[in-house]
Amino acid sequence: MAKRKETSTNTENRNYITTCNLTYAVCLVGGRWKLLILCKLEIGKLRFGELRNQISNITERMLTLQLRELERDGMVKRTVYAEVPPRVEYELTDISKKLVPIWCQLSNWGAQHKETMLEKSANEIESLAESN
Amino acid sequence: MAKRKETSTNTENRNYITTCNLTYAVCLVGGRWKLLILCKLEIGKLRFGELRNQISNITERMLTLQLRELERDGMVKRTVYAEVPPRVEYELTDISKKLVPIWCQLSNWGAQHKETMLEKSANEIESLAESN
DNA sequence: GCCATTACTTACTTTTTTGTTAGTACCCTA
DNA sequence: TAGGGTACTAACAAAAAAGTAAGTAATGGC
Repeated sequence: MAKRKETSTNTENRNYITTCNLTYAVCLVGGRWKLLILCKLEIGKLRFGELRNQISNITERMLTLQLRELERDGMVKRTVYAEVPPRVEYELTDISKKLVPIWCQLSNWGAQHKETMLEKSANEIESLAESN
Repeated sequence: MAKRKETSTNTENRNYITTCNLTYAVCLVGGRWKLLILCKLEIGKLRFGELRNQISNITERMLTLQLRELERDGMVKRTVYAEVPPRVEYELTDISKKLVPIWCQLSNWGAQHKETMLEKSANEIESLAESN
């Protein structure tokens, strides 16, 4: 998020893993708040303050950081209006819009996974009860 | 990766963001090496040592940690054979197999994104040259 | 008895990410 | 001239993730 040591094994490994396009794709949205931000923008343009209000737990600092990275990576477009008080709008780019249908599928899968895990833990509790 | 403070804002926020099914889904595969591991297992069962050899930069510690988390989250199945030297096999579960088609799409998107970024930086260099 | 093999642990350090707090610039309005 | 609104930034602290190095257990073969 901040600057990185360019020589660490950590950085080397980051480069290594992103040669895989799938890992690369997931890394782009891997920051804690990024997908939440992108989901909000899916509906339309939003101002900085609107995003902040819609994602209740995020701090201004984190919102800024994540937006900056998303902008750098071509995932959002930032438009500054020369007004006072300032107005800045964020929106999805063409490339990030292409992800929308994939997000839907992933989201469905996530819901499925949650159910699976609930069943799993229910089973475990049951078999624990039986063994007593 | 290791234990977490259960009361930190960090942990609270993690809980908050994973109420979004999409974020939840991505978090499940968010560990640095997880997608690489899952991709290898897509083809079939693999032993611990085979995984290690196929992912050249990973350490045994990281492989173990990532596999443990994947197992905990129902993403891989671990089978231990009571032999000496030990033999342990890993494979995808039903729920993680359902992700395979989504991975393909994401991977294609990742490749597209890489191209887009290459063009983008080429343009920037060009306009930089022009302005001189 | 000693070594090799396999799949890990353990203790520790480094790096990265996330969160806290307190600012800033700008102009408009009261 | 004081205060308000907006979109940030800076300096710092805490937490989490990733990496390093050196073990361990079990047993079959020499």
